Amino acid sequence: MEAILDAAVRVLKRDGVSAITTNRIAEIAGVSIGSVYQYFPDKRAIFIALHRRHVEEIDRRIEQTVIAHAAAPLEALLRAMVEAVVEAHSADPVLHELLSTQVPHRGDGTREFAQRLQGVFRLAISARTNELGRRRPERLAFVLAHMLDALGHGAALRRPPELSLAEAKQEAVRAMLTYLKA
Amino acid sequence: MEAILDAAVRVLKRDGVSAITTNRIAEIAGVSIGSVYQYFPDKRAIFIALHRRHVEEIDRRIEQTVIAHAAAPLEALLRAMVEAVVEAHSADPVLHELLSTQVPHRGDGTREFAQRLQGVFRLAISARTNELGRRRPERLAFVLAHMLDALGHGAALRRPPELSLAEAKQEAVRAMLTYLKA
Amino acid sequence: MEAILDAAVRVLKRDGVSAITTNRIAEIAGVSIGSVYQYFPDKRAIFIALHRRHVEEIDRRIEQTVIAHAAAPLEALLRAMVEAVVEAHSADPVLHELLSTQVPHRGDGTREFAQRLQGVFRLAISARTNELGRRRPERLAFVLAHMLDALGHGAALRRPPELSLAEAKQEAVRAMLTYLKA
Amino acid sequence: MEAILDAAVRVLKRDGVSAITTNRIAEIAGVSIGSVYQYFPDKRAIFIALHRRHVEEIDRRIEQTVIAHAAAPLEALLRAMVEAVVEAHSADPVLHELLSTQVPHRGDGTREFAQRLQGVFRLAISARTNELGRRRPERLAFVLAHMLDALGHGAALRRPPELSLAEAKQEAVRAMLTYLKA
DNA sequence: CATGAATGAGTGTTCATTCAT
DNA sequence: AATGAATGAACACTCATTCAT
Repeated sequence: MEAILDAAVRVLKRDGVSAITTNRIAEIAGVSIGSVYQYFPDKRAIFIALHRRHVEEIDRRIEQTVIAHAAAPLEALLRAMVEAVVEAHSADPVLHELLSTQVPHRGDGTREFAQRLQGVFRLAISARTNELGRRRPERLAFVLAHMLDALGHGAALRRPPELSLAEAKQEAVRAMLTYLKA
Repeated sequence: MEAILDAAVRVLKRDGVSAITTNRIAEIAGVSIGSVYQYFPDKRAIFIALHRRHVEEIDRRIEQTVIAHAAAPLEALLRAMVEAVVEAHSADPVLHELLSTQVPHRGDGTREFAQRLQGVFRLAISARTNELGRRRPERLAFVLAHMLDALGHGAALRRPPELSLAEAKQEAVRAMLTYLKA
Repeated sequence: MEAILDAAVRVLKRDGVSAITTNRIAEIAGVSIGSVYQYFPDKRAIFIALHRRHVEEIDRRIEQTVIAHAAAPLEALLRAMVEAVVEAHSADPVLHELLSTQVPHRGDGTREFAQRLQGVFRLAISARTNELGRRRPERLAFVLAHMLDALGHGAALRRPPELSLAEAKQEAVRAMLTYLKA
Repeated sequence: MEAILDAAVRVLKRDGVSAITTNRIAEIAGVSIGSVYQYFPDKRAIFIALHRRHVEEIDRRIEQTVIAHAAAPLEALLRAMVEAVVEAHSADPVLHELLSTQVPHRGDGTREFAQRLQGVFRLAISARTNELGRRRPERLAFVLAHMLDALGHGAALRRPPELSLAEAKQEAVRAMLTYLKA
């Protein structure tokens, strides 16, 4: 099963979306087409599994980061989360791009990253009521989640040439902190 | 040509991506399949044109907003831009979603929205040096562009149930202003 | 594979070249169109295989004739070869005509019949040096191959009404013998 | 009309048979597709005209040769006819090959060259009864026509490397004369 | 006469899926 | 469980032909 998904990724990266045929995936995976259908009911299921695997990998990193910084000051947490998001997008930017722009998704149960991040932030914020006061947490989470998603993604992949990666990350943290402290 | 693109949109919204066949587009557009191929070399070209049209429509709105507020105070400009982005995403959220998640793109010359926004912001910032000081404009533009993209998109489509649209927009403006004034 | 080629021939003879569509071939062959493409990469490949099969069949007859008359006097050999060529053209004149005038070929590795015959004759001549003398064998082969091809083909298909098949064959042999003995 | 046929030839030679579309012919000819249909009822008609033009050109040469040598000795006539056939095949061997192997024909009223040649030879033979005696002219014509066709064509295009063009032509004449004098 | 946009039947080909072995 | 030959619906695309201008 893992081999099949890996094969799908390999085909995707080597030859593009239009080359992903079930037969080709089977061939690259080194199994028969029949075996592919033993594990996946149809082609969509392969795409969904591909997305889910990718999403779970990223979510795991984020959760670990939050847990690791449960007791840390806010700035450290945010810095770590920016780091995590940038890494996630840097790790395999090509795959990430292809997966989100080329491979039909939605319809898998996966909400978008920014949406999932909001939940994470609500928990992190609730745990820091004394530091942040009793402002509406869903509002903070909404803004922070979107800032983190966009700035992390942007720092990794959409920086202007004059901006170094370190500067972009630093600026992302600064912007989020400024917002929180206002 | 416009009729063909409209037909493609109609098919896309009515029956989903997998229903967009060149023959079906022609049928809905009320032209023969031959005529479709007189104007578009192949199916991909239809998708690219669809994207380009959509992107140009959004860019036009943004530009008009910036021009209309060229002399206005920063807060008014930001408020108007948030409004424009939210509207763009609200106008036809289904089409927008489908276009960016279902229809294979890239390979048209279109950079992502956040990237195009950075350019717009650099101009707007350069024109307000006296108000903003001489801080590095590409850095400000980088952050603002990503905030606007993410928060605008989020306000329209990813709000938590406790947050009204007006509140989300207001908060987006506030966050951007806070960042700028820090 | 053989069934597919047979079907192609059947379609060709029944309905003419323009009726040979891959789907029709599959239908007549009693296999699915998918199976046709499992064995032939594209339509041209079917034509090429058709030609090759036809050519090989004829070449086999010629070779057998030569072998069978390896020790026979020249006249007997020539008589047998005329017979073989006439038969080849008479056996299925329609198919032969269609194959060479209607079905695009060349590009398969097949040289023309007259060219292949030259090789055969060179061998047959080399084996009869004592009977024929040491005249340049490639010159004899050149003339004989072309005479055999043309007169055999002509006897089968282009006889004037006053000339019986037997007479035409007899005259062909006579002409070739006369040339050889001059 | 001539321009259209020329364009067809140009397309044929440049891009092969499968590239000959009526629209392309019109484009290369510099006329509109409508005009093509003003002069030719359909595509087949273009092919037929192409063949007819080619055939008439060759037939004209043969006739001129026969007329020019009406009073000449047999050997001179045969030598001149071999020359004419070789020239016809050498002039534009590519076009000739394509026309006879790639472009569907038959169904135009044109009989094959060897068949048309038989008629020519019958006349030439009848005019030389005193030289040739009263042998059955259709039999002589049958053999000579096929020899001329095959050896002329072969001398131009299917010579073995050891045989020069001059030798091949000389041998063709010799073979025909030998046959006639036997 | 000329034009060329429009037509649409028909073609080659693909590829997700099945199922007997 | 694994195989892979076979399937055939469905698709993108072509191109001979028409006809209003």
